[in-house]
Amino acid sequence: MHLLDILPLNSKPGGRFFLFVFELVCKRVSFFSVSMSSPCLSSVLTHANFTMYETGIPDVLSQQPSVLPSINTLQISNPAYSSNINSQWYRQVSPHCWTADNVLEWISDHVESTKFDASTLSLAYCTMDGHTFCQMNLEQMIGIFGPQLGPHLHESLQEHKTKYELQSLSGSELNETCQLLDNFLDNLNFPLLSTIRIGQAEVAVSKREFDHRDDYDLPSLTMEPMTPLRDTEYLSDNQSDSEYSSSSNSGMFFSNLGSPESGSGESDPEFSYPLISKGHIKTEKEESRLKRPRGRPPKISRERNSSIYDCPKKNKHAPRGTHLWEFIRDILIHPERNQGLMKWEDRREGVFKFLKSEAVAQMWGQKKKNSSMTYEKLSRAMRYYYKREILERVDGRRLVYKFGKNSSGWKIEEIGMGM
DNA sequence: GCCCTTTTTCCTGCTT
DNA sequence: TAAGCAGGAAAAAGGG
Repeated sequence: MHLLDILPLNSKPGGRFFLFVFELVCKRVSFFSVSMSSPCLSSVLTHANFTMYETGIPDVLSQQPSVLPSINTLQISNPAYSSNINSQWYRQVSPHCWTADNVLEWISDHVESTKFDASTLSLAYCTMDGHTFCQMNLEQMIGIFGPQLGPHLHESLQEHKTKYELQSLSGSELNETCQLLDNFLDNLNFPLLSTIRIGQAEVAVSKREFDHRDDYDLPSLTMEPMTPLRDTEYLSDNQSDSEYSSSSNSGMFFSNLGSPESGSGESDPEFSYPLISKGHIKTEKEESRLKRPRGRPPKISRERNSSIYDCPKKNKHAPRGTHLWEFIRDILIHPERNQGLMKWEDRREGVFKFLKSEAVAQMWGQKKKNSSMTYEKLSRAMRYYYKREILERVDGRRLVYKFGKNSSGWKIEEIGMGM
């Protein structure tokens, strides 16, 4: 039996549902400690990737079915891949509300990350739901999962529980930023998959091309076709290449999202719409013909696809969300959480620097439910703050800004802590 | 519905 | 040469 054989017939390889099923299969397979050789995994991933972007490279798998491993010889060669590929949905749900399946998946991630031999586990303990799990103390965990995995699971569970308790206690705005940081940084650890060679073709496959569910997109995992953003209709000359040669995801955050100093690459914002078909990959001539109009594109596609941006409609009189400068400030005043995204250059003067500019932009985009946010756009918004004296110019220094006299909440005296 | 504010998007030119 | 900066222009969208 082949991996692809167990997928639903109507799940197109490379499509969202295909990846979802593939992901689930991988997770289950790895959890039950069966093995697959890494070249086989590479083949599967390559297949999904090539099919997804219609590169024209021959369909290796369909032509060589023998390359596919049987399901019980699968082995996840890169534990980080499988443990991160699903964006760890359980970070969005209180552990008390986890279903047995959720618990199983959570355990699975830890099994993979700790390289624990899951074959020693009894399945009988894997049918507990989150509520039952939360009742267990450290000793009980060790009793069931052993001295290696038990404490690990216990610690992780406590973290999740604490996070949700804190969330219900403290300010929602600040928490949102912190949560965003947490989710974001969790994904920073994901290593790039190795470069895969097929014949003469060499394709660098990264997690961003597989992980299409960021933390905000979790509820959107449906099989319904999605209407592409207007970006698929209008293309600017300087955007098209990066936007259609690959897809990305807000849950990606690799080193290539940083500033030049952190080895940054081009941000690739159109990531929440993975259903890229041939029809969306335009030729150079088409690109130059179909220029995107100036100004902000209408929100039509987002509202039409409420499953993508699954959030309640904003009340007209609801208070505005956090402003950009406040979002930046919140990152800065939590240095233990921002982990190298930004740093203070001069804490007292309010001078700060973007270290991973594109990553911060992606976070801002996540917050605003805007998948195409880039540092370029973010920085434009930042420059508007000069006039209002929320920010001051710092001449001659790239990625460096300074809080102005109309900003607040960042001074040591104001927040009452030494940083 | 109008107006204002706050972005967002695109663009050109310049600097590092 | 690429990345970042500066700022104009236009538009979206929320709120008064």
